[in-house]
Amino acid sequence: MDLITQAPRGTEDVLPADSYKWQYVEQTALAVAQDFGYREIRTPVFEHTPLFLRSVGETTDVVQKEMYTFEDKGGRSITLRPEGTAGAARALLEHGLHNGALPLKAAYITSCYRYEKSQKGRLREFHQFGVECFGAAAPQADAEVITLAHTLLQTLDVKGVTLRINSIGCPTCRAKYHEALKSYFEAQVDDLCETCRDRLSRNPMRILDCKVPSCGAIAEKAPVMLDFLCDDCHNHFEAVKETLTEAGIDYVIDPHIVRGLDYYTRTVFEFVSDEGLTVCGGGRYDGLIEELGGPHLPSLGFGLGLERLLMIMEDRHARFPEPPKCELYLASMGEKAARRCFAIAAKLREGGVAVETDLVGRGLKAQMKYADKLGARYTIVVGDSELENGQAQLKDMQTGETEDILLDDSLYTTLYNKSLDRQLAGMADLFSNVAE
RNA sequence: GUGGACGUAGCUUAGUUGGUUAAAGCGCCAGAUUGUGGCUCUGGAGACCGUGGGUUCGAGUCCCAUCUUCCACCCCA
Repeated sequence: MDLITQAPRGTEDVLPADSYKWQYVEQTALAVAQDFGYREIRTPVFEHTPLFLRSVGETTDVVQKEMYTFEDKGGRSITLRPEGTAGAARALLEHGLHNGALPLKAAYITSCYRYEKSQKGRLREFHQFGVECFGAAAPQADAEVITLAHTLLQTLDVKGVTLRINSIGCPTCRAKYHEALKSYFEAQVDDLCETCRDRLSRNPMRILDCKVPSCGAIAEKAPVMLDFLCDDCHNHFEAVKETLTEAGIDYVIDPHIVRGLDYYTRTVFEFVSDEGLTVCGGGRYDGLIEELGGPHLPSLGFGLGLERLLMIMEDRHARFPEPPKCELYLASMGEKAARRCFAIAAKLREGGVAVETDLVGRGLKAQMKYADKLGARYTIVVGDSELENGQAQLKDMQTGETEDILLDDSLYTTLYNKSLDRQLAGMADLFSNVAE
């Protein structure tokens, strides 16, 4: 395989046979967001590099080793967005949206880029559904954002995913915690693994996450951030938990959740699959807008990985809607009939019927086979006799039954009534399911 | 970025200790007499055996490099 016929590492194609699943998930996500009052925002795939340096944080892995950064022809440093929040925050400031009604609630579906060694569920180009709530300091906002993600997962019937929440406090209480944590680990630095010794100076909270058993044992007894929260942060977290509990949303407190982006404050959360994959991650970022030169604007949001979501949905055989199918296939015999079919198809499509007809000059039998492969619900054969008397047979491809129909304007009505019948039958099924 | 595994037709695989024109199933295309799919039968197309080097009289089978995918780590969506 050469460069021309091989997609770059860490990228994926969504093929026609699968795209309906993406459409389903994306449409559902935006619809749920809309129910919560989050309206879609679209921002560029690339931004000025300094935006990410400032927001994501210069010491983070994302910035230090994962960004797709290049110089454009005008000598500007440009970066493909590694996440969605920075762009949304930038757009908010650029357009002065924070001067309008607050909170400002936005949702997006975007591609993101991170130069990593790819694996399953870890791509260099991946897609996120994300949500941002700007200008809402109250714990209800935290609860709402979490609930939104939860509702989406429920709506999509995704099982085996656990909500884990934590609070990493504000800069003030976090500084105190860091000190305590550092002195705790420094006391037993010799027993830590090599990477953890590195982390000690860079980001001691990461040691809590280490999977090396010896480190895990030490981390287990380490001081917990939650014990160091200042009164405000503590009360905020308590209120978030109470709100979630009252709303009936299950969660687990996980003091080890440490997000990889610098801007997070207070509430952080993740939805983790039973396999240990983070499907959705987010939290509060009260200082970000200020950091970017704006006013103090407490805000929060999350990013939800679409590839990962689809992956676990497929692993769990989640229900997807039926893939779109051909309603009617018009099989033709002869050039004259082919042109007639083309015209009939065009007319029916105006009414919203999914119609297909031969494009390759196949014989009748081959056309019928093709119609079968398409999953066409009905077929009509148009040959010389049909052209002459305007009559034809409508064949139901599932039952094989045929009925006489007219090849005129009544055809649309005939099909319309049929699809209506089917819809009613489908609804009857729905109700019978409910009854069970 | 570190360590490891894999790579044969669109898909799933077989290919003996390196030896003549690389197999099969599914899928695809076309036929099985006169205008009709799903079953069956027949035939056909389709593989530079991931790519590039090397060893050898001779490599899909051995060696090196490289690319992709997958696993663990790192990290995260």
